[in-house]
Amino acid sequence: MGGQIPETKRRLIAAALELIWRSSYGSVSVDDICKAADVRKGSFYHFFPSKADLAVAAMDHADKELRATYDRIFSPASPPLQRLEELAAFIYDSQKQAAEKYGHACGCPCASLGSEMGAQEPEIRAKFDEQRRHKTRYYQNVIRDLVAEGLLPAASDVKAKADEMFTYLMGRVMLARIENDLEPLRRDLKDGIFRTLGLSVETIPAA
Amino acid sequence: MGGQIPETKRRLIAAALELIWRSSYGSVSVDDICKAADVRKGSFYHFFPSKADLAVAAMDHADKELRATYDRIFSPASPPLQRLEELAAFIYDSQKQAAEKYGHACGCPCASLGSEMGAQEPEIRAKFDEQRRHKTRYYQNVIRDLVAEGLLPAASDVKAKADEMFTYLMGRVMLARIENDLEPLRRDLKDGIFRTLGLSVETIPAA
DNA sequence: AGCGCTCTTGACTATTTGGTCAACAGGACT
DNA sequence: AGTCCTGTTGACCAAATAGTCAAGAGCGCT
Repeated sequence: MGGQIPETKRRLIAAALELIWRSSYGSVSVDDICKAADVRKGSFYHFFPSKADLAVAAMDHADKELRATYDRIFSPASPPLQRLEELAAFIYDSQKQAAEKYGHACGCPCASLGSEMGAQEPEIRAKFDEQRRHKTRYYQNVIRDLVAEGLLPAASDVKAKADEMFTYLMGRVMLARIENDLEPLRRDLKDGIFRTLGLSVETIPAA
Repeated sequence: MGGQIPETKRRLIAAALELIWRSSYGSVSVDDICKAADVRKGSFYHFFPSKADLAVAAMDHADKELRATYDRIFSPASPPLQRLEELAAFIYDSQKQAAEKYGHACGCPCASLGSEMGAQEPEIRAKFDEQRRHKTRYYQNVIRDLVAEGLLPAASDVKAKADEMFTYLMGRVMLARIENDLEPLRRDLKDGIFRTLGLSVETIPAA
């Protein structure tokens, strides 16, 4: 094991993700990242042509790490409503963990990076877009199952609903970071997803 | 006229807002701002104790500039549904203007600043929060009128609905910046507001 | 042994960074 | 005339910035 990615590179990616997630791309220097990863600067530029490239690699890493969790949450074995509830719970939990670790709400690192640097670094925008497509595939899948169960009308525009759900989640999480407040996340996220999809809340039995 | 704010200070604020809106706080240096405003650095630090303070002043300026427009959009003389439509149209238009001016979608400068620097500069977070409270007052007002017209149930939680509306709008606009795509804004913003408030779209006559 | 490869190192650089400061300009008020 | 006061200037600084490079370490292959 160990894989084909060298330890040093791995540490750089992990450190970059942590530091950027906690503060921001602009406030974290290459030296900061090297120090946190205990790597000398020459090694940094051996693996990454630039700071922006490391940021892209960090986004990629964050996404891949989430993949197993998403597969579990969106397991076709669970009833679709439960999948949504689990998604909401997972988002809140991971935000809470980050907030405890770093001292404040951190939002979504990829969205923050996208907002801060997407205009100046097209690869960052492209990576964000890739992840959006990736995540909305999970959402489309669960929405189709909701339609199959009769919880959503057969005429539903699955893709549009999935996009709306993504937008809603990103907005909520982003705002949680800006306002440093996870409470709305805990309180409203599940209902917000339901409302966004057009599931009437009364339909839903208390979980 | 001329007011008590000196020209130089005004130019610094305007330049900072433009540059930060276009790119980001971290990518814009004090020198950049001074150059754009044609002001020497000593003057900068005569008016602002730090770069972050100028950012706060810029947020404040952006908000105050919007005030007249909001007063017009939310005029109690217009039917409440029309106010919402006008808000959606205004948001799209101003985003489009910015996109044409700067070459890409720019989102909300205060939200971007809040996300990027809120954690490290508490005054930035505080200013964002002030503006959130400010804007949601407009939203609460129109929601109350919707209730009065029977378009929303009398039991509606006005404050919660206003907050949800703010969250929705911020999320949409932010995502437009990240993805550099105003089309979802143009296409879905009005309906999204309606859905977020719980106004069934069928209720609404085509405008 | 010798070659080639990936990885590592630390010293280096040129520029930029946010921020300071002493000096000064010019009007207003006495 | 002198003295505030606000605003302006450009020179200055120490630190940080992203990025470079030549030299070598270690390993696997032949």
